[in-house]
Amino acid sequence: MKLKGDQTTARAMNRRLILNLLRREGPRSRADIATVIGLSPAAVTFVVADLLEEGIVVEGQAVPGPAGRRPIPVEINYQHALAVGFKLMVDAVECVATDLATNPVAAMRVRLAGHDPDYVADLLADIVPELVKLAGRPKAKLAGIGISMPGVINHEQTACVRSHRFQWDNVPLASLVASRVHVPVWLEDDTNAYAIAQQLFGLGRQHRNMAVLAVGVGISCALVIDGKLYRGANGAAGKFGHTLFEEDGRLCECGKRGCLMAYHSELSMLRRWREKTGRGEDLGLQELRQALTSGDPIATDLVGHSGRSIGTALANLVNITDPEVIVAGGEAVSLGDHFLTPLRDALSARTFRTAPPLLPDWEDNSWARGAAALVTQKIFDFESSGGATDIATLGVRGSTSAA
Amino acid sequence: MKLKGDQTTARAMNRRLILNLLRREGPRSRADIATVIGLSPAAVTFVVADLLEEGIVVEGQAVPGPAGRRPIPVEINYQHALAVGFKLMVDAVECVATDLATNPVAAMRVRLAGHDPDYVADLLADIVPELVKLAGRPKAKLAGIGISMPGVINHEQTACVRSHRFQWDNVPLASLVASRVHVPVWLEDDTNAYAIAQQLFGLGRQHRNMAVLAVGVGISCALVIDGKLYRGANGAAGKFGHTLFEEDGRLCECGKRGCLMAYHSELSMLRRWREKTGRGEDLGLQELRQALTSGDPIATDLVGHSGRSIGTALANLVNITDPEVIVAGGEAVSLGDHFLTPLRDALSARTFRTAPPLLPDWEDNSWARGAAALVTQKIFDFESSGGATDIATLGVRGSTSAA
DNA sequence: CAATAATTAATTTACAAAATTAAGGAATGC
DNA sequence: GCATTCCTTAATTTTGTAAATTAATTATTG
Repeated sequence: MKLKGDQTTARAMNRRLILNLLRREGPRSRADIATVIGLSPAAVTFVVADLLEEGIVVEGQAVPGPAGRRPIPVEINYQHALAVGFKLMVDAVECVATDLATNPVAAMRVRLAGHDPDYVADLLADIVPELVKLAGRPKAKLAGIGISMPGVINHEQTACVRSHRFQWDNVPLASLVASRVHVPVWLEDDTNAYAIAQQLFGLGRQHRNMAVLAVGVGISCALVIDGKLYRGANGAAGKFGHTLFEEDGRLCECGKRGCLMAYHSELSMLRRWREKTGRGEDLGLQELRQALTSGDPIATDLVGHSGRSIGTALANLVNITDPEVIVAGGEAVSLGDHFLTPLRDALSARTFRTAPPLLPDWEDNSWARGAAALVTQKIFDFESSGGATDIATLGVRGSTSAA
Repeated sequence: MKLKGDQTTARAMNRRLILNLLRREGPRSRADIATVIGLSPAAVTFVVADLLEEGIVVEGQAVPGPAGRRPIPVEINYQHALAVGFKLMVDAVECVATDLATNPVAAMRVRLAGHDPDYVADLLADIVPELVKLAGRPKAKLAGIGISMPGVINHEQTACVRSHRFQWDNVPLASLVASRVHVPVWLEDDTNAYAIAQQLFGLGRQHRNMAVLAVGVGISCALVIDGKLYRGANGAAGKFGHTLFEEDGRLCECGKRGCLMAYHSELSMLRRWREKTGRGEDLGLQELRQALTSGDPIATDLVGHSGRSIGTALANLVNITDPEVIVAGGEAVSLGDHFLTPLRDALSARTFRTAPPLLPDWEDNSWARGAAALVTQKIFDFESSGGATDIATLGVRGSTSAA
């Protein structure tokens, strides 16, 4: 929806500008903020006073300068509230409680015994108080819950329109959970959520245009354009893994044939490795990594081939979308240069102009943080309309209507 | 740049909302405008009063209703000013003067004898008064000049960063022309300009997310996201024609090998047709169309193959960007269903979800209109910062700084 | 068929929100 | 003390909203 312009919107815009400046660049004095944003000092004082009262920012210690009154650094109080994030996988759920900078303060992993929506909602709702207790921050309130899963999510970020891996059609999971735990709940595709986290507090922190490549169970991408996640007209953007790799090839989970992810996802690499070596279930990612470090030619060749194939397909994406940087995540990144070097080579050989830098994300809790980022994101982007209740707790004021 | 929020911005936002409503939906009464946008009637009165005074909108004839005071329709006065558009091709320039709805009121075509920047700038500058005279609207002022060309254009829309077809590197063509004719001048990639025109007054008028496919001398695409042209981090988005089609294949104008456009652009189709038939220069687009209508199997097969190939590549684009609609333009569209049906078939066979509708644009002056749309666009999008002088003539007020 | 009521459109007026400008208080080094 | 820089306060301006008012037109009625 297009925003109309009134005083409230103006205030919300400035509020967002200030919060994002502090997020990107760390503590800043009011005077600094005023000059960087181009706002009058008085206006900054007013907005900062609001933020201070709400507890979203705090004043730091004034540091000595050359002369004159010392500037008081203002910084975001990331401890002000907690966010809960759930990353749904086919047979397990990664659960975290984080501060507002998506730093985990509590984590657990539970088995997912089935995919019945009500069962899942019950399970998640039960975990929330446990996580909050585990976090041990009795003063911090719960800002909301973010859930990430593989699939197409509706524009309101409340329901899963379609997920092949969960066999879901139009499951309003966020609403189901929100009716059990009475805080805002948002749902998002896992790669999208990951991209949001990377843009807010990860490798894309300084960039307003970025692409995210995720190679794990599947292959997927996400686009951040002008600092905002691009979801496509139907929330179905980023289905990069379903790029055609081989005409009439192997059957993919999506029902089509020859998709890239049917050949070169981490899962597919392992499958092909097992086929080639003739060995069975005992070969996992761990073993593949070992084989690579010990110079096993079959493994090296196979992983290199996948890197090149993904890099080639990625070049097309780069030619079309021209991102500033590419952040790479997912299990396959742990295969290191055996995977990334062929990927980068294929990429730069095929891009129309110089290929953007590809930044691998080595952290292994990034994905759960992504789910929590769905909550913290709402603080920094006033345009996102609420999928759930009680937006005021997030410090988002006016100009949007909560459902 | 990110906009700060003050009263001026608020007014500019509402102004844009009203103008875009009138553009999309035609004449509307003030009362209608207020309810649709959610603004108070008073606010609408104020903004409309401004617009009336500037001459950008005019009041129409009140039409009888069921009861009560008759609403006065307010509509955009597209005759208020003229826009000049130049479409630069390798050996010719398509020139138009249009009203503010990009409807041509004068047109000509001149030969381009060379690619020296100053020669081109002189040539264009000389044509401007001729076109304006030819338009025969002594009262309408010249709002600006738009120039479209194949290549990568800088963010300010003033200079060509790189064009293979023109052999240009960092040529500030817009500035060169602006220093000769003292009106605002904007430069843009030809497919991007075409996309802007289609979104404002063409087939994409009702859509905020669309993709444009252009198949002519080259193959290219453009993306409109949230009502705004997406240019990429370096203005190099949309290089769809340089998607890999055949590993180590035919040399492309970009210096790489095997690009899609080296095989399936209109130009390449003609080349392949000549090769297959063994006939020479006398075979043009006209002849190919005739061969198709007369059922020539070689031509049908060749064009169908190109359609399928482009459709397959386009499916990847759709899977990644999920547009609402696809508008297809360029010379190849004139090949009709022989080209479009295989394209659509390949597209829907390979898209992850249902393929978006593909709307062919049959008009042959759309491209020149695209250049002129670079000017009219500034009226409807206040965020675009000016590349040149005298933005006030366009009715764009405040909140942006003209260079 | 004129007079009046009802209805809808547009404008005016009073008020509120928020940014700016300008002036002044606060803190600090010299 | 004094210059300097940071922050705040007060007055002013812009602009939107709400509510009352004026305007224009149709419907109703004696």
